[in-house]
Amino acid sequence: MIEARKKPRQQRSQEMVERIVTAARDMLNEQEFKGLTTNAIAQKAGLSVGSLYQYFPNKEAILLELVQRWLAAFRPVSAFYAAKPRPENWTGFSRDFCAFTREIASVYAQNRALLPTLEAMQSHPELRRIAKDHDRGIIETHAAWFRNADPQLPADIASRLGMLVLETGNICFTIALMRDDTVYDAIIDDVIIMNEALLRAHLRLPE
Amino acid sequence: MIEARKKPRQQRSQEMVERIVTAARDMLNEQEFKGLTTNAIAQKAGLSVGSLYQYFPNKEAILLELVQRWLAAFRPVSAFYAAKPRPENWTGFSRDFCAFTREIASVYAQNRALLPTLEAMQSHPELRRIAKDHDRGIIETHAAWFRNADPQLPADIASRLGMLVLETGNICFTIALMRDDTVYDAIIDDVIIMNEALLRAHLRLPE
DNA sequence: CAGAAATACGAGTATTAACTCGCATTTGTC
DNA sequence: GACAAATGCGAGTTAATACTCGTATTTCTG
Repeated sequence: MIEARKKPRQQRSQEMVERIVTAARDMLNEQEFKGLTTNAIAQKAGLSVGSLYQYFPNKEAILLELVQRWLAAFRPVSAFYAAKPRPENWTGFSRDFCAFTREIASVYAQNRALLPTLEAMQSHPELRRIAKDHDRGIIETHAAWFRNADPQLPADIASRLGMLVLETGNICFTIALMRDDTVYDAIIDDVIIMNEALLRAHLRLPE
Repeated sequence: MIEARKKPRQQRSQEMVERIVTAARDMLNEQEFKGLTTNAIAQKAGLSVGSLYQYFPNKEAILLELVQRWLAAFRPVSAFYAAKPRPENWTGFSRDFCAFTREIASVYAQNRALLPTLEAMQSHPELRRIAKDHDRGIIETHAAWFRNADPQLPADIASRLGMLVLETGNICFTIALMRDDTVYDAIIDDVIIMNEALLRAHLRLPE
C-alpha cells in the first residue's frame, strides 16, 4: 500500500522532497529501472536513506509522486477543449481537435524527462491502477467532448473513441519523442490524420 | 546475458520444457509478474527448481521463450502480404490492407494467453531489445510493402508509416482483447479506418 | 542385467535491496 | 544560551529469491 508521505514542517523539508524526486527522475533517465534502489536515490540526492524514508513511506511512493506529476500535466488540456462551446460544423471541430492534439504533443515534449517513469510504472500494480483511473477520467472527458459536438453519438461509441484517441496519441508521441525533431513533427501530423479520420467516421456534423 | 538453453537429449526433456513454459505462461495470466519466481514456476510445472535450471540457464530465458513464441506468430502474416504482387489501384491495396489488419487482429486473439508476457517483458532490458529488433524487421517489411505499392514513396516515410501501423495496431488490439467481442470487432474496424487514412495521405495510387 | 549417462531432486547458499532505529545534528522558541 | 522539537544519519536487520551442488532416480546401451 502506498501511503501518503509525511507532511514536512520545516522549509528545508520541501527542498529535500524535491531533491529526492529529481534524483529519482534523473536516474530513470540515465539507467535501467532495475538499478533504481532507495540507497542509490538517497546518494544521488545527497542525503541518507534514513532521511529519504522520512518523506516517503516506501519506494513506490517516490514513483507515485513522479507519475502524478506526469498525469497532472494532461488534465487541463483535455478539460479546456471539452469545455468549449459546441462547434457549428466539422471545420470548427476539426480546428479544435487539431489544436488539442498539438497541445497534447507539446505536453509530452515538455515532460520528456518523466517518460522513463511511465515505463517503470508498469512494474507496479498500484501505480498501474492509478494511471488507469486517471485515463478513465480523461477518456470520459473526451467522450463528453465528442458527444457535445454530436449529441446523436451513442455513449459507448464516444467512450471507445476517447480511448482510441488517448491510447494512439500516447503511443505515437512516446515513440516520437525518441526521434529527431523532423520525424517528431511528422508524427504529430500523422496522428491528426488518423484520429480525424476516426472521428469523422463516427461523428455526424454539417460540413 | 540470456544464454541459449541446454539441448535436451531425451524425449521427456522436451515435455519438461513445454511444462515449464506453460506453467510460466499460466502464472502470468493468473497473477502479478512480481510473483513469478523460479521456485513457483517449478512447483506449478510439477518439478523441482534444480530440474528447471537444467533446461533454462536463468529466469529470463523462460520469458525469452514465451516472447519469441509471441513474436514468431506475426512474421508470416507480414511476410505474406509484403510478397504479394503490386496492386493496380487503391482499391486493390485497400483490400489487401484490410485483410492484413484482420489477420493480425486474429493473431492477437489466438495468442491472448501470451499477452501478460509482453507486459512482463518490459521489465527486462534484454527482452526489450529482442522485441525491438523484431519490430524493426516487421517495420521494414511493412515499409517494403508500401513502397512496392507506391514506388515514389520515400524510404523514410515508408518506415515511419510501417512503425505507426505496427504500434497503433499493437496498442489497439492489446486493449481490444480486454473488452468483450462487440467492442473488439468495432476496434478492428476503427484501426482499419485510422490506418487507411494514414496510408491514403501518403501513398499515391490510382483509384 | 550391469554399467554409464542423463535427468531429477530440493535443502542450502549467496546476493540483493527495502527498510529500521538509536544516536547526532540542526532549527525554532523563550 | 538552553531546552525541545524536528530533521539527518547510515550501519545493521530482515526478507525475498535466483541459483548451486551433492545425491537419488530414471533411462539408455550392450
